[in-house]
Amino acid sequence: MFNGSQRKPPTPLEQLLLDYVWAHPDCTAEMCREGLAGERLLKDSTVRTILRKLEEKGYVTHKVDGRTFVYRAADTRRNVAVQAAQQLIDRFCDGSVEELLVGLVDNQVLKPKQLQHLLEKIASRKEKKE
Amino acid sequence: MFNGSQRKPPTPLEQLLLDYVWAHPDCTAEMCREGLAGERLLKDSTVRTILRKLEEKGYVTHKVDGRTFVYRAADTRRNVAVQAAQQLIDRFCDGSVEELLVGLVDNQVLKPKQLQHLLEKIASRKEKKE
DNA sequence: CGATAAGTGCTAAATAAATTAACATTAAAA
DNA sequence: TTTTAATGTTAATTTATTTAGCACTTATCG
Repeated sequence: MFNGSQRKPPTPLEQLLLDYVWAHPDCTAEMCREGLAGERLLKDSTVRTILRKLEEKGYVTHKVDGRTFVYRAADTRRNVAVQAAQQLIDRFCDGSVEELLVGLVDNQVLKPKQLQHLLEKIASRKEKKE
Repeated sequence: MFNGSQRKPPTPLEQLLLDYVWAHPDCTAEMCREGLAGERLLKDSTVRTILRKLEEKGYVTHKVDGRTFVYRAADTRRNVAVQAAQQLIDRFCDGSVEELLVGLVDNQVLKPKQLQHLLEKIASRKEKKE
């Protein structure tokens, strides 16, 4: 469902909660509230509202255990990054991934050696498949 | 100045103006207003406020011609994309570009062939330098 | 010279979005 | 059947964005 579609970006509070869920899979609303208490005091219902929003936006899912909701991230951090990158590419690079990569290399964010290494990694994965 | 630092992301209206400036280098506030009139009617002072904000955030610069401000983008679209990507990498990929690239490949946003091609391109560029 | 016009910045009002809190509802447990 | 621990809904508050009004400055024109 949320794989091709663009997820609305999380708001700051949503990010905080999302990070918590990523760090603590299968957590409940109450666990979130307690766990974040050191950083930020949130009312019970605030936490629930945010978790619901995160679910609406597709960042988390829940299952029901008894009558409590148990949350976990709907997607890996990496995949969230990829989708956001896709949006960047569409918006700023005319839809060309290569354009972004060239930019990354030019700005020394990405070194040719890393590219080389990556290519080898991929090649060896393919072999395993076959 | 704005190369390593993180630029605050542009708001929707700011994006509209920024796109216009990218498309029309050396434009004035008045040109922006007129040029966008088909899409959205903006008051003169609104346009100026937004342009000023964009400059504060580091997306555009201006020079003075007589008494009118002539704007242009401070950076290429590609570089803006790169910086945003850098933030994604920091936030979601533990600072590892490779992690993002692996994700892009896994999600078929990036094909091994494109990687290969890119690598060749970079190699040939190096030759030119030397 | 004034007066007007064309540029600007600053600031406050209006609107929209995000966050918080209050409260209603439900179902299990005591 | 009362209490408690979970939930959802809705409205109030706060913060961010957008818009508009107005004051200021400096060329230009009569």
